[in-house]
Amino acid sequence: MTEKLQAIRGMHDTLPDDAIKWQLLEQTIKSTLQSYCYREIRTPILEKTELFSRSIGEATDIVNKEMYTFPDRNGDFLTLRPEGTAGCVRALLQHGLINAGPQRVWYHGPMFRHERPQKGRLRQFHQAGAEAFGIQSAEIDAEMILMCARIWNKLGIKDVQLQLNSLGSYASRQKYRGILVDYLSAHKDQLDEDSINRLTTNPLRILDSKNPEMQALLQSAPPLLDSIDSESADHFATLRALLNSNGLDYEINPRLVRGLDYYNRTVFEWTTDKLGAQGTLCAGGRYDDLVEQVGGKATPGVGFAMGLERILEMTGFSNAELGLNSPQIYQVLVGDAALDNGIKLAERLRDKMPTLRILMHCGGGSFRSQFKKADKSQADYALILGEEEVAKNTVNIKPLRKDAEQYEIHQDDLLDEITNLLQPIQGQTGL
RNA sequence: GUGAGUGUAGCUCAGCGGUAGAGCGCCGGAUUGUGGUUCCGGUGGUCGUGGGUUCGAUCCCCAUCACUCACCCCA
Repeated sequence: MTEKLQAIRGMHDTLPDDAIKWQLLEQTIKSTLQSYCYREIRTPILEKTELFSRSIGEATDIVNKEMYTFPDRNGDFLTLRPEGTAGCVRALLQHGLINAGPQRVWYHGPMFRHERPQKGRLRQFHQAGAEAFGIQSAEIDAEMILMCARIWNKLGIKDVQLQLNSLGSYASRQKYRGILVDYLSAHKDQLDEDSINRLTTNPLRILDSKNPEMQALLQSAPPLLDSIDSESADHFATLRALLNSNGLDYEINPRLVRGLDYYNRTVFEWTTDKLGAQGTLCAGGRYDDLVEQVGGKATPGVGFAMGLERILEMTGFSNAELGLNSPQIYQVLVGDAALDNGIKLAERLRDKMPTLRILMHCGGGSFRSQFKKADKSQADYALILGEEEVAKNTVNIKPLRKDAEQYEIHQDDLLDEITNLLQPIQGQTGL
C-alpha cells in the first residue's frame, strides 16, 4: 500500500474556512499601506544564497542554521527567502529604482525558515512588510510605526506593546560592541554557554538573552544608549517626539537588539503576551547600510515585517465578514427546463452584479433535499425555479435567514429585486 | 538542534493484551413542490507508519513521521 502523502513539516494548508480570514487580513493590511501611498512589490521566493548571507549577516542564526538552501541544476546555490527585505533591496537596485528618488513599497508572501515548529512559528510562514528607501529623517520612522498602529486598530488588536531602541550608527555600534565585550569578558565565568559563543560571533545578541542570570549580569553593563553617536541620538529624540505628539505609547527597551545584522539606529518591536513564547507580532527598524552592502550606493532605509500567522491569532472577524465565504443566493432548480433557465438567469445576474455570490444547485434531487442544502449553505435567499415558474417565466424567492414569506416575481424584475434585497447586507465590496 | 507530551471515524474524544465505541457531521426517509426542530434508517476507522515481544497487539517495547508546548530562534 502506498504511503499517505502529507504536507511537509511546519508547512500548513489553509482550508477555505481559514482562507477567508487570510483574505480579510491581507485586505486590511493592503488598504492601510496603500493609504500611506506605499506601492506593492513582488519578488521571487527563490534568490541566490549570497543575497541573504550578505544582507542578513553571516553570524546570524537565520543564515547559519535556518535557511532552506540547495544547489540549482547548474551548481548555483539558491535559498528560499527567509525574509522579505533582501529581495526588495535587490529588486529595486537591479531595476534602478533606488536611484529614482525615495521609494515606499510593501510586500507580502511566504517566507521559509528551518526551525522546530511551535505555536506561532512555522517553517513556511507569511509576512507582510513595508520598506522606505532614500529617506534619512525620523518622520519616516514614525510613519512606519503609525502604519502598524493603524493596522492593529483596524483589526481590533488591543494587547500589543511597542518597544523602541536605537542602536546608533554602524561605527558607534562597533564601538559599543568593544565596550560590551570588555565588560562581559571580565565576567566570563558567569556567562552561559550561548553567551560565550556569541561573545565572539554576535555579542549584541547577548543583550536580549532570556536567561535571568544573563539579564542580571547585564543590569550593570554599560548601557547601549550611552555610546551611540550624537546624530543618532538626535534622530532618536525626533522620533520619540513625533510618537509622543501622535499619542503613541511605547517603552524604551535598551536591550532590544534585532536578530538580523543590517539594522542600525531605530529598532522597534510590537509584542504581546497573549501568544506564548512567540510574542513578537511585528518588528523593524532602520538599515542605512544595507543597500550599500548589497551593492548599491549608500541609501538609507527603514522597514518592518509582521508575522501574519501570529496576527491572525490575535484577530477576530465578525459573522458578516466570515459570511463572505457563503452564498447570498442558493438556486433551487428542479427539472431539466429549470436547470437550463436557471443557469442562464444566474449568468445574467452576474453580468449586472459582479460581486453577487449565487450558488447553483447541481445534481438534481427533490425540492426537499435541495432546500436542506440551501439552508446548510448559509445562503440568505433561495431562488426557486421549478416547472411552474419556468412556464410562467417567474421565480420564487424565499428568505432563509429571517421570518418572512416566500413570494413570486417575474424574471424580468429579478435584478431589481435582488439589488434591493442585498443592499443592506454588508460586505458587498469584493476582497 | 535539545527536552516533554500527543497521534483511534470528516471533527471532538472514550476504550481495551483477544482485530473497536459515543456525540457531532455526512447520506437517505417521515405520501402531492419547501430548509432550520423532531423521529427513523444508513455511511463511516487495516486504531499515524514500520519493526519487535507475545499463541494473539490499537493497547507493551523500539524506531520513524506528524502535531502540540517549552528551550533556542524570531515575525
